[in-house]
Amino acid sequence: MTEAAAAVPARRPRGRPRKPPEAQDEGNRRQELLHAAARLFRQKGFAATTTRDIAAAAGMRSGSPFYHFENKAALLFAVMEQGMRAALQIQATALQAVPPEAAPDARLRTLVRAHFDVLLGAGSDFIPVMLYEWRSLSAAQRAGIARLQRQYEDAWADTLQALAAAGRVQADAHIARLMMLGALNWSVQWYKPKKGASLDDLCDQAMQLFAPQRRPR
Amino acid sequence: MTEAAAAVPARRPRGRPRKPPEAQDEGNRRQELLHAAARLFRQKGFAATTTRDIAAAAGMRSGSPFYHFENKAALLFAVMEQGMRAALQIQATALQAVPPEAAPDARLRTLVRAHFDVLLGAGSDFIPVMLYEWRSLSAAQRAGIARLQRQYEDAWADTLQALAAAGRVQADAHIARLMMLGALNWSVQWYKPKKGASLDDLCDQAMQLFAPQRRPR
DNA sequence: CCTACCGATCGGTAGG
DNA sequence: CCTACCGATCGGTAGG
Repeated sequence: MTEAAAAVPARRPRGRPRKPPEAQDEGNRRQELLHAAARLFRQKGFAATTTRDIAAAAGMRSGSPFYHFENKAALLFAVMEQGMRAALQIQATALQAVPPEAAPDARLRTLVRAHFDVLLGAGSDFIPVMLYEWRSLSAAQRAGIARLQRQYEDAWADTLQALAAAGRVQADAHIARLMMLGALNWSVQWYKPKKGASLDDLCDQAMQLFAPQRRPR
Repeated sequence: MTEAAAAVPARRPRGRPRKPPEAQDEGNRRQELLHAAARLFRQKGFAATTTRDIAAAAGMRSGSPFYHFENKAALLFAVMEQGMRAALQIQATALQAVPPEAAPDARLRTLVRAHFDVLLGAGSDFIPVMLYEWRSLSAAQRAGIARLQRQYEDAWADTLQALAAAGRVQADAHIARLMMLGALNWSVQWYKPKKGASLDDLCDQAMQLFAPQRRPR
């Protein structure tokens, strides 16, 4: 009778399956939650995604996400914030490669190309969630994300002013920015990687539409 | 003891407030539900809107929407379907005014103007719901709405082919359609009526961006 | 179209 | 990060 007491229910197979050690580092579980949340929020929407869905996708039990995030809303905010910070970095890095004295055309092309990376590049669920779930944010959260968005769009404003001043874009610079970003943002609805155009192709097409090369006379 | 038995609880004040008679006609309550649903689905999203919200907005009790619609999903589908049918009618009516032999520029302008009406005109919640809540549809529902969307977009395809063939638009006709519609669709995110540009102004700006007039030499 | 109601689910928490 | 749990809400229904 040393082995076990009959009344004690048999233990389950010794805990849950362990993750490989390199996945257990400090903030990695938080990142796993964020990626799972971004994917699910994009696929099903914020309200239709349960915290249980997210926990399961990250290999946790239902209560565990609340160890990393105060509540579901904080998860949404974190997805958008991380998405915008990555976007700002992609944009800044791209702009470093084009000298400030370059033609505004070249600057626009760089912005368009970077934006396709932001929207459609690897790990591209974060920004689509932001584009889709704005209404699910509280007023305070919106203000926080809007600050980052303004920073991102300011880079466009300068370039479009220059293009408008040069007559390379005939529409009003402000409206042109809204419409160009809209045209690009919409691509998250229809673009399928691996099938058809590359991001470079898309960038070429967008440039031809928005600021076509003047034909040789 | 003819008047009442003491154990019977007092009746409430004789039913709920009645609507004016012209609002009680046959299908009007259904339409009220649809409009309430469209407004709420747009504002809060499908999943975050409860059937109780919709019932209350239409002046009904919580169970009553299910007298008009089989379930919540059917309400969403009906909103989108009605939105697309109205859109097709707006587009067709607009195109009747432009002769088929007109320049493709004129046809494009008509399509753009009609699309702004569809997106931003009176009672404009139905199409934004469609743009935002696609993922909330079942596969069968998607197929039904997609049929109507194809019909709507076919009018664009012809015109853009003609513009591309004439060299008035340099981008590929298919991509141009996606990007133009994206640019316009995005306006539901930022356009505020009564403040700033009219729909005619927007149309002018869009045309200048997508198919600018050639400058006088 | 209302009343009264049900079963299921969900966000979140206490305590370890 | 798990276990065990709670209160609230929600879509939907029976029966009138």
